[in-house]
Amino acid sequence: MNLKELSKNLGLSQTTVSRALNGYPEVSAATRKRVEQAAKEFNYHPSTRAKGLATGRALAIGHVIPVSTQHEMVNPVFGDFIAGAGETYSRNGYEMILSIVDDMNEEQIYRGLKSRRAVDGVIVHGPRIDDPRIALLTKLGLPFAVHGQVTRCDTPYTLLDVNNHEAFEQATKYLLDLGHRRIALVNGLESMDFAYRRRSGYEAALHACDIAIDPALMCSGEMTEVIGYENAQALLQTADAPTAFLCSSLISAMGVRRAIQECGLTMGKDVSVITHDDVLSYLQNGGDTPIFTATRSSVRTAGRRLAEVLLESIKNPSLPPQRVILECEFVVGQSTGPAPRKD
Amino acid sequence: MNLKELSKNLGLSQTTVSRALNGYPEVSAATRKRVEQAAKEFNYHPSTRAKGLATGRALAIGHVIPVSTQHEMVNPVFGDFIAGAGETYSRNGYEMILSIVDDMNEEQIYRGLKSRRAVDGVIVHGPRIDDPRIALLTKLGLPFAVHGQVTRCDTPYTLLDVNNHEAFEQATKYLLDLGHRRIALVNGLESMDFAYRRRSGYEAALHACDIAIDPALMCSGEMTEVIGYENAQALLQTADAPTAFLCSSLISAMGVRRAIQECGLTMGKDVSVITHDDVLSYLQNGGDTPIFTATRSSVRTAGRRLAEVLLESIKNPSLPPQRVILECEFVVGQSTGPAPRKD
DNA sequence: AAGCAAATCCAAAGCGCTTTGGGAAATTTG
DNA sequence: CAAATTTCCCAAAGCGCTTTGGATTTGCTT
Repeated sequence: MNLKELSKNLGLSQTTVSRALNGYPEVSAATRKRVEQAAKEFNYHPSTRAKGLATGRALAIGHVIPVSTQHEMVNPVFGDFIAGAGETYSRNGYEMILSIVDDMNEEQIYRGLKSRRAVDGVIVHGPRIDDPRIALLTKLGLPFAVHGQVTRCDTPYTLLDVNNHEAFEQATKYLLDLGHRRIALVNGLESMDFAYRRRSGYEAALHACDIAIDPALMCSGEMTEVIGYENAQALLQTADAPTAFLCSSLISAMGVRRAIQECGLTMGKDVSVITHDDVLSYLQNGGDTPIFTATRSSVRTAGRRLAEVLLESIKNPSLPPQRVILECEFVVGQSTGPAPRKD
Repeated sequence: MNLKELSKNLGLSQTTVSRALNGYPEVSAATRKRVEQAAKEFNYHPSTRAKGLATGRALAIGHVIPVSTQHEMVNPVFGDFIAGAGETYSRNGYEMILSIVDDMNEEQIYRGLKSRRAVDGVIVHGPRIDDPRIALLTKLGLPFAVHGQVTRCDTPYTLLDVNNHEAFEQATKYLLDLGHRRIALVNGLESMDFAYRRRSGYEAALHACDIAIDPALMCSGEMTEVIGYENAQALLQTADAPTAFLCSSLISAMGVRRAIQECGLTMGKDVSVITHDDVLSYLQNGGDTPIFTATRSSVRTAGRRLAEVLLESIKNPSLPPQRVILECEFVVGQSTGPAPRKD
């Protein structure tokens, strides 16, 4: 069923039917109702492609997911983020188109999306330090919104981020207040902006307490269970082992916990652990009471909100770039306790 | 830059330029080269929407991701599957469009995709027992391919699945051969087809050894770490506790491992664990040597293959429905050992 | 050199929608 | 009651591409 057939069926012109369906005022209430009824009855939906051609808008948002060539790693956060953004899109009649891309061909992809006029805007995932995409997209004139921030980037751009610095500063302080002095940081890849900010929060807290920063206590890498485990195990076997760990993800925290247990230690007593918790649907931090003390911020909510912000800025292009910073909730679980006394 | 401008630039007709770019034979090799050069130079890409309108094909595949309303759960497997499928699409000039949908509005979404002519086909995720989507999609005449199988469904359809029955039968047999007699099954939601098949494999192996099936040893639910933990903990505290666990996912297996450790037992010695491993990029089963004994099958490869199969069947609609069954690799890790002797 | 097929290219129609620029009918106004 | 609005609807153009049905040129034959 297309417009032509539908309008023939109704004995109206395509113009009128189109207008009735799109809420234009030049149509009487009676005919509008009649048209809407018929559209529902025949299950008529305008062809996205034709509509896009005619209006010049794609009614679609692109998500370009970088998959690092070396690690073949898909960010585990991605599923939930997409789910959140998807909610926003379907509420607003937008479609989400996804491009999986190894980081070599990124620029190609963005240029393609632009010149094929496939999308009205894009969401930038996994911003890195000095990320070249901001400059590229502004140059292309393709509206975009970033999930995260780009460290050294002077031109303003629309973004949504968790306050990573603040969260990790607060977490570190909490551990310091409990008497911990040797606090390890199990961070994400240092090329990622969020990891950079978390480290700076961690360092700021130590600094404020006049505690020297020990590079041996900081590690960074993909946030997997195994890597968390290996790092923690290595650290726990050193002479001056840390009494607390600060993790960038629940998954690595689980690895850390395993290392602690295997050393015959008890988490929350001998060794404390705080982790960032993205509230992934398949990775809850315990049931009613949280297991890990955590800095919590739902990545799904982030997806929903960021999509809203992007849609808004597309609808209203004169709007200045938006900056949404979400504060984490600090939840105390069973994984932290006072630093053990040295005997 | 559009076709008109490009052809004016070249002093050729739109026809010729279009044909040159699309590999039609009615163009001399010389002009083709010239056209291709110019297209590259001006970074010309045909508008997807216009092309779609003209050809009647969308050059896009839809992925409809069900997010259960009660659990708000995004299948953790999904990210990697999508990454695999995405590789295939970009190699073939297709786009992937994603719809996140709570299971109430599923039918609406599929009908919409069809009548808006937004996609050339869809991938069906998370098939359930007696899933109504097969019937719906065949009725709609929308090409589709299923990731998994639908238990009672007589009409043939294109699918790709892991041989779940075989894998879990083999795993159970392996445990039986090690002398285990009380084997617990920590399964996914029983409404999912894969969970059903895994249980049937488990039961078949027990049956073959004349071991009665004890419902108390079987649990099913979302495959989270916490649920795995809770189930295992409860089971380990019973009088006649299992000596082995069979898990449907690495995540629940990690929960099971935690329960084992907390009971002061050693995995691989006191209690054995086998899990299915989807080879998710952020959830490796150990480093060089696997931690868990596992039935292994990469979900990313599954995504790549299934997308290929779907594209093939779209290109060649007369093809009969394809059935691709992937066999799991059985890898022996450190989580299994002979059943402990009763003292 | 005339004749014919093959090789190249082009003009124009059409895909399904929106939107401009009117026109006819209904309503209000003086 | 004629004139001026307002209301409601329509024909046709246009979005950027593909594809049909020629037209023209070139290369071979005889």
